[in-house]
Amino acid sequence: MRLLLVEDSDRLRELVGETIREAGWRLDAVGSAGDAEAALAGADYDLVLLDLGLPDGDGLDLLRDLRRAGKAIPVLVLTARGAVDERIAGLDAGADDYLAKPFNNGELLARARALLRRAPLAVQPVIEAGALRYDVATHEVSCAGEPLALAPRERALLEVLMRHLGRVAKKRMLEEKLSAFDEEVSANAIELAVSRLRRKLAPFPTGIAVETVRGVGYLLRETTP
Amino acid sequence: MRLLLVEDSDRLRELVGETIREAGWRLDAVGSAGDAEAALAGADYDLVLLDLGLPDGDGLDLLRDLRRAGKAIPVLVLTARGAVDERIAGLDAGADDYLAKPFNNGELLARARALLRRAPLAVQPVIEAGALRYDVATHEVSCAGEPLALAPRERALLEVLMRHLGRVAKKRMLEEKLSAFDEEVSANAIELAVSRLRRKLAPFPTGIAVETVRGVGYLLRETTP
DNA sequence: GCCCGCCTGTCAGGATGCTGTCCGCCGCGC
DNA sequence: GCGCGGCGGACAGCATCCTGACAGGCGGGC
Repeated sequence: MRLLLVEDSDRLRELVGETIREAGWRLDAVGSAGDAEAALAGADYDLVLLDLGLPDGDGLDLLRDLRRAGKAIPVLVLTARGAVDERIAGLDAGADDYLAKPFNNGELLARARALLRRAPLAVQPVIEAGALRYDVATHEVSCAGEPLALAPRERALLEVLMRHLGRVAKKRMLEEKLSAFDEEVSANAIELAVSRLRRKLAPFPTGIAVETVRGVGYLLRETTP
Repeated sequence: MRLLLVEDSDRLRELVGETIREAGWRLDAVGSAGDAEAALAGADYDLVLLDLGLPDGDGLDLLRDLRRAGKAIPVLVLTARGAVDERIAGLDAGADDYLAKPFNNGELLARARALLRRAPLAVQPVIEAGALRYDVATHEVSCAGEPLALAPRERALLEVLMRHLGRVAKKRMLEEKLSAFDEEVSANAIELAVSRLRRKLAPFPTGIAVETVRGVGYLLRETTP
């Protein structure tokens, strides 16, 4: 964990810095908005502790610029401006938390911990094959970043095939996976779905091919040389 | 956005509930830990507002159980226990923020916004898509500077779609986000909201389109070449 | 309280597009 | 060459989606 402290008062910088370091985190401390920008550009921080009154600009502007640039890094504002509307303004400028001075060191650490444990956002499961990507959560299929419009049947078929990448998916098994309890699906329906899927995939540089294994089933194979 | 309020005092539940609903979010409110667990098991919430003193157990235990079960849902603790060590205990139990009663409604909303925008890829207090701008704080929608009058339903739908810009928003998910306990929303209600939203957006050069993904949901896509 | 507006749901008709059946053709393997 | 499995066009049934019409609910103004 690497933190950045932006605070213009030397004394406070030292005090807060010590608290943070004692907590076992690595800390860089700067005293101006300019230095803060330079530091943020130069390294990956997990959390920023931001004072608002800086000698060369307002901390809120720094924060807004950060967010406007799309940086999602957690920011904990640490300031003497404790009035309710100041707190609201800080949060709406993009702060994740807002702590008014004077604050308790233990609470500062607890709030920092709360922000830090949020950091790693869960990755959603994605199946890949060639240039194809299948997002299990949203059922989206894309090829080289390009979204691919498939009918539900075709999508379901492709999912099964991708899960069997390089192995043969037996026809009987496909029939089972693609049908619900009641509906019996003829073998031809599978063939048809394969046919339609191939046609939809054809225009894209997928790097894969749906091969037929006569009498058995289908096989998704990567064709990259 | 769908929130869950856990608060045993009828009066406070009503007061806070009103504040939240006025802010344009869907809210379910329960008065006990048991009901809270049931609600959490039954629906996907974007944020939980949690009071600690509950008739059938301590809120902190509920929170710990939640985290132990691996649920990462944001939790804002809302309580009369305002001492520093109580705040630290709350945060370390897994709370993302901790607000002591009595609190200011505006600050509650601002902190809720700060937590909500941490949800899927919302870094900024203002969401943009094409020429559309959505101000999370004020819930105002504008297109190329022109304010756009939307009904609450349409607005909420647009917000979800904008948060999923370029990805498919599943119908099931939309139904859930746009409904609360009491009102079960039929699939048609979503279609209707989409229809009305499209019509309202049509006269504007939004640079985006609400596309239908048959059998799955809807997709907001930027149409600029 | 009453009227009137907006919001948001249900219902139903029509439009759209998915998916299966039928069937003739093709190509592989014998 | 022949038979069989696979392929895919044509078509029809059906699920899904769209949208107009209408009604109930809620709140504001008088």
